Amino acid sequence: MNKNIYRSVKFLYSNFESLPEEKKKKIIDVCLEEFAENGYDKASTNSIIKKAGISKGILFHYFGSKKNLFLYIVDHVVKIMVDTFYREMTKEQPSDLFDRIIHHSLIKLKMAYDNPFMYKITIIAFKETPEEVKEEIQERYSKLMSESLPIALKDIDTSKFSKDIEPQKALELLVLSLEALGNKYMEMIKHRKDKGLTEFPKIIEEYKDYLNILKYGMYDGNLKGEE
Amino acid sequence: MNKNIYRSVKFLYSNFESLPEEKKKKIIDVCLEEFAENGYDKASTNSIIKKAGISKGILFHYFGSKKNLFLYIVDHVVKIMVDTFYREMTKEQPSDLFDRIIHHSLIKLKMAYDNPFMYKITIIAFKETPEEVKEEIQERYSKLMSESLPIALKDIDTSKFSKDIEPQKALELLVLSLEALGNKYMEMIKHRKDKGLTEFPKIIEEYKDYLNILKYGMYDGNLKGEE
Amino acid sequence: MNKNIYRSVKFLYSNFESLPEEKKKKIIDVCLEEFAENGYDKASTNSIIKKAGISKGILFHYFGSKKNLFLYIVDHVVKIMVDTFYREMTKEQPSDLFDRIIHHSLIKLKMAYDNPFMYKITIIAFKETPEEVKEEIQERYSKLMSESLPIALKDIDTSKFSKDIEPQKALELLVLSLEALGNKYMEMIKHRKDKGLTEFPKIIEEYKDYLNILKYGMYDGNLKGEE
Amino acid sequence: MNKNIYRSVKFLYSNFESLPEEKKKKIIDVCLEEFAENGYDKASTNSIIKKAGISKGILFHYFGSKKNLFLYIVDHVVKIMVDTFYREMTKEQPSDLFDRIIHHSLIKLKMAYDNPFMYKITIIAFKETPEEVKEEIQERYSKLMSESLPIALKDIDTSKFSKDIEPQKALELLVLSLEALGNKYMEMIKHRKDKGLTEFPKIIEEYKDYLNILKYGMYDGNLKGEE
DNA sequence: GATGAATGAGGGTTCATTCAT
DNA sequence: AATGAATGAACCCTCATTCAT
Repeated sequence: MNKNIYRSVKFLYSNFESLPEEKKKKIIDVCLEEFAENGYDKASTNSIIKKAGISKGILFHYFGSKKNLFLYIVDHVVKIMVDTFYREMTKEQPSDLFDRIIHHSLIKLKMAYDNPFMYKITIIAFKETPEEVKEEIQERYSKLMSESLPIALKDIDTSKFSKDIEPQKALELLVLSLEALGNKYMEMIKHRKDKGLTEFPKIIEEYKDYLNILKYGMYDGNLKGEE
Repeated sequence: MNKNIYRSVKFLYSNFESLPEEKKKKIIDVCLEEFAENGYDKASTNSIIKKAGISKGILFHYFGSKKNLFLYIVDHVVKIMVDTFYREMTKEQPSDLFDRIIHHSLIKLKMAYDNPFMYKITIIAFKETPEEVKEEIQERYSKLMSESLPIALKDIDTSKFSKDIEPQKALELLVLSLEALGNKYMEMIKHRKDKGLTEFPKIIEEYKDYLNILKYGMYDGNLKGEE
Repeated sequence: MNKNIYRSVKFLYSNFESLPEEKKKKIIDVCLEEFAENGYDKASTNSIIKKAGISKGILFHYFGSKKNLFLYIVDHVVKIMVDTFYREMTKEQPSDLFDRIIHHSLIKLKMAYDNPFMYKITIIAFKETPEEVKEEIQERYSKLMSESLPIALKDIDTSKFSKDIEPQKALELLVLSLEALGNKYMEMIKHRKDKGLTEFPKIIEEYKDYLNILKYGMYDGNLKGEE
Repeated sequence: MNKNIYRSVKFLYSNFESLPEEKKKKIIDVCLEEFAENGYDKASTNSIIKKAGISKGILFHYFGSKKNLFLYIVDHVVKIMVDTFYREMTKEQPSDLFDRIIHHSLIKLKMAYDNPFMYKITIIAFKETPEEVKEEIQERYSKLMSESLPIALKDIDTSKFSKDIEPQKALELLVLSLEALGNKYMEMIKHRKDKGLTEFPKIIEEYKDYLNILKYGMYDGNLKGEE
């Protein structure tokens, strides 16, 4: 307790941060796997130290507690994913609403495809938040979470929405559907059920088919029946 | 291990099944609550026996293991929810595709609203499946899960779908979106965030708004702009 | 946490209390020794279960926590010592102040001599109270502790004190000195340094010599120089 | 182990002793506080190095082990307290027995009042001796402890003791009582229970009242009733 | 059938001490 | 001399499961 308070004043995780990159990576990778596959509660620090080839003591020397370890991993994952997302997003920013949203979704899907453990950890941290870390997660990420939608959809031109549709509700529905679609693909990727679809280009292709259905209905970017 | 194999040959759960209805109900209700509120791993058999007022030994005499207890509860929930679903569904079966889907969705939403513990347990069992029971859940329910969509949407008249849309994909997307929408409402109900929406009629009203947006786009049941 | 709260509502320690006397005695004796020799913090539950020949689980099934185990042991010790004290005290209650105090002191000394572990545990619990149990000890025993002196010295005839002496201060000094004297003997008994004095009668004899010195000075029960 | 043996042949603590005075003082002060407030077992080397601003390695380079560190601190405390005691004692050495004893006691009380950490450490080392250092403490200090009484009371004129009293026993009792009284005051100072008594002069005043009661009884320095 | 005492591997965490740098 | 990363045994405690009664 006291130690944790003290550490957080100084610089939490500084012991770990100053490690050689290779060693840090090994430990982080092991933790990613352990938390992603078992969730927070069932993840075992014993399992982590064995897989990482380090001692019990040093793990707690680095992170102080299992909770802090998890929060560090979450921070790490969020940082990478947010960085990647913005880097990819700024490469090309379609002006049309639907194209932009499609672009966002594909970036997210690609990141999840490339880093399934990281993706799973965001799910664990933000959708299935363990009671023990709920408070800290909310403290750190409430801003990020509440901002993510507005940022992505800020300054959107809603004039092209079909008349008779409330743009705000349509957007909500759209985001919700995209998320559900994304989750479906993640499940497929994870379980490799549909062997023919595990190659990313094919996934994207199908994904776009679905997006077009939504686009078609809500949106007058293209007149109905003309596409 | 051996005992479980033996039991499954004989008739698993027969000890429990032959209990007086009232006692069974008490135990099942307690388990519903315990698993729904804590998930599989953190659910405690100790907590269950205390709340149910039974002994440690008898619980394991009835169910053999925590895993079997959970599977029994899942079976129980699925049975009730499927029964209810079909009973409600056959009461009134709109001929129009969208009306029928709306009808289905509302039945599901109503069931979730009326039995939040049961709903949560289906989520735990099928969406957040604990590693320990994954195999058994898949064995039992893969058929049900793969069948549920075709069954519900069997013999659908797809002629009214907008041309240029693959009906199968549109249906999949529709189901996915409805599910996501349903989850959103369940979360709201659970957290009572939006105080004004916890009355079921209001939920339905808003839900229908979203459905209409989807309907509007995909579907020529009503001509665009005419509704 | 929850469990402890629950247990305390039901009947804390009931699991243990209903054990056969012989088994209870074995466990209590082991705990007495462990806590007396190591104090609260360094006492090891591992050591206790090994010496008592029981499992980790059952110890915590009985007592819930190390803290509760310690408090149980303290309660046990206090109960026995208070019972013994009052039983011995009521056998014979000298009317003269000094004789009564001497009588009290000898009873205490005898109890400590007969039950050195119990004596040590009262020291640990009340004089060297470990931080972790301080609150509970004070809750339970503040009444006992604040009453013990007044009870013993209640209704004392202070008329025989030498004039020029404040009776209250003299009594305080007397009690303080007797306690210090008692501690000295306890140390001797514990270390068996003075081999010739470990037999109780000899201890009593010497003890009385000291008491007489105090009596002589403060007290006109016997006129100075007359005894 | 080997290193300790080697070091003790060479000169234990020589690394530390050759440090600049200021640095030594800082470390010693931190240790005094840590051991005084937490006792031997709960004192933390981690806490010490942080408060002293030194590294883990260097602490063990200086002292070899926590045990040796404690023994060094005890040596340091004893040296200072004995020096101070003799310096104060030789300033003024009342010829009358009681006055001399009172003088001694007041010096002790003053030292404890001025250096509460040092006082607490003597208590920890000599009254609550931790098992781990018991042997060493006894080796080093048995001589000091057994000598302290005879030295202090050497060549005392016992002629003034009341007849009928064994002078040696009276002296022992006196010393014991004074110590108990001293402890009582130390507790009061520590807890500031009696707000009005925390100023040293008031403490002394009351302390003398008690001494007079003892003096009155044992001693014919003043005839009974004449004072 | 019914009880609950008993098990023990595993959980997260601490800490004096060592040693490569 | 000086650092602090690293060790690992020991700490208290939990829990699904078993079994004698």
